[in-house]
Amino acid sequence: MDTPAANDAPDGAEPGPDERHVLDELSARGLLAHTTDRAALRAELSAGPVTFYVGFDPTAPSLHMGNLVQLVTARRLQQAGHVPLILVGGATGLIGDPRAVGERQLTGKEVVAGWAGQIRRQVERFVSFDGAHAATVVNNLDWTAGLGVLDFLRDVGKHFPVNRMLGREVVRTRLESGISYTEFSYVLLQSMDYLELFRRHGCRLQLGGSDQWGNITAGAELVRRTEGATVHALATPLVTKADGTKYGKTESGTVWLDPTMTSPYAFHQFWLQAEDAKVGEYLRIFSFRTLGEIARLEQEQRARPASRVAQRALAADVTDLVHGEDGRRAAEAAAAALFGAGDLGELDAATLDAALRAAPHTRAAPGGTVPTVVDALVATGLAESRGAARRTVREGGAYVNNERVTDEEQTIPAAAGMAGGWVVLRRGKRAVAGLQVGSPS
RNA sequence: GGCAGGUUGCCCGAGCGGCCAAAGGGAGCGGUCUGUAAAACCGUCGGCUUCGCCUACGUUGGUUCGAAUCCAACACCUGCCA
Repeated sequence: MDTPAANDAPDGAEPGPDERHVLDELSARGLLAHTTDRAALRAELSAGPVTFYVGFDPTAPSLHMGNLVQLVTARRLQQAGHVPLILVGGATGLIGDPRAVGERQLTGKEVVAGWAGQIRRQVERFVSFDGAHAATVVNNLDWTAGLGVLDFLRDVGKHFPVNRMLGREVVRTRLESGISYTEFSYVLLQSMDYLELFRRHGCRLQLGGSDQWGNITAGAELVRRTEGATVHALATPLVTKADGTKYGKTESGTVWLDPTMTSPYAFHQFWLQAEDAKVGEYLRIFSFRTLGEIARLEQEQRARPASRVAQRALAADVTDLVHGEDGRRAAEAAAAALFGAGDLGELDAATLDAALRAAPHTRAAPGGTVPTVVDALVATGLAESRGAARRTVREGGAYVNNERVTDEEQTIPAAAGMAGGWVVLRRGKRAVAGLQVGSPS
């Protein structure tokens, strides 16, 4: 499997990333939703290393798939010779970026600080901290915690005309439902970050999701007003499914980058299930394969759709990136074991054990009563309630060791256990879980 | 400030004293087809110890044998007038 670092030989006529301008590369990959003055930005990026920043607010203990677009874009820019500043929003996370859906609940300060620490560790794997273009992680709490309200209002607030702020899309939609002064002020804090990073690190480019465009350009504007300098902005697009809705949710919710919140197996499955119509687009955005290689994958996918080569490549690449090679291999092996063409009963104990440990799994009460299929579906999380589990059986969607079960009361005796005492439970076509019956030894 | 209307399940939306766990649509889930894809069609879609019970129709209290449906207060939203 190619790794992003290994830019092996120039095969064919495609220009390597080094020969092509990074903006063209990003554009060809569909990563540019908007930029400020494109020609000026291009010239700066050509002139030498540009220090750029991208920020993440700790609104949860982990980043999610949506943030990955920014992380890979930062990585691409670094690989093109630019210098990343990764900002963790220890301060902005305390305030909350206004959303159309309504006012956020404030999160406790200690909680935000804890999340900020976790996110800091998480972002570290996406950029390099060595060499001439070494990345730096910064926290905006460092320059806001000690800031007095009078200085803030005089030095920052004075540059923000309220009439202009009221014209922003999010604010307009929120004027109906209500918006607190706290959230209304968010843009000032983020703008101040850009100014601060310009002063401290010479940062001249901010990157973010297209929903951040207003905040990003407000920061560029603040730098222009206070420092008289022109700095840039770049927004990545919202990644969508074929029906236009946001990509990044599964049946069980958000796809997180933290392996304890979304297991590497579930993460891999998510990408593997990408739609044919979109898989090429996703590869261009998330994979570090060359565009030529991606084009060939798409072609092969079209020629032999059942092979799912494009989905397999996508899942492998992204899982590799986020969970490392070991996580990727385990996820692939589990997928192969559980969805392979072979007979489950022929799998050896080690393979089956590893596969089911990667998937959701649980153990039947030791020495207790023999569980029914309904019990097992609920215990493994394949069904949300006993009612839902019964319905699944009634609908013909419940399988034990790949055999459809039609009786809600059917029990799963220890004898059903295959190697290692494992029973493979499945709901529908894709949801698989392990149940260990009897003693595992 | 005055007048009128609204607040229903994940979302939209009907219901206007018992036949209401609540029409219809969307999302989700399952089946068929297939490729762990899409579309299409069919089914399903509060919980439970499931021929029954429990919890639910903004909140609280009331009328009634019986309320999502009537009354009162409160909260929030929407029009029209000022």
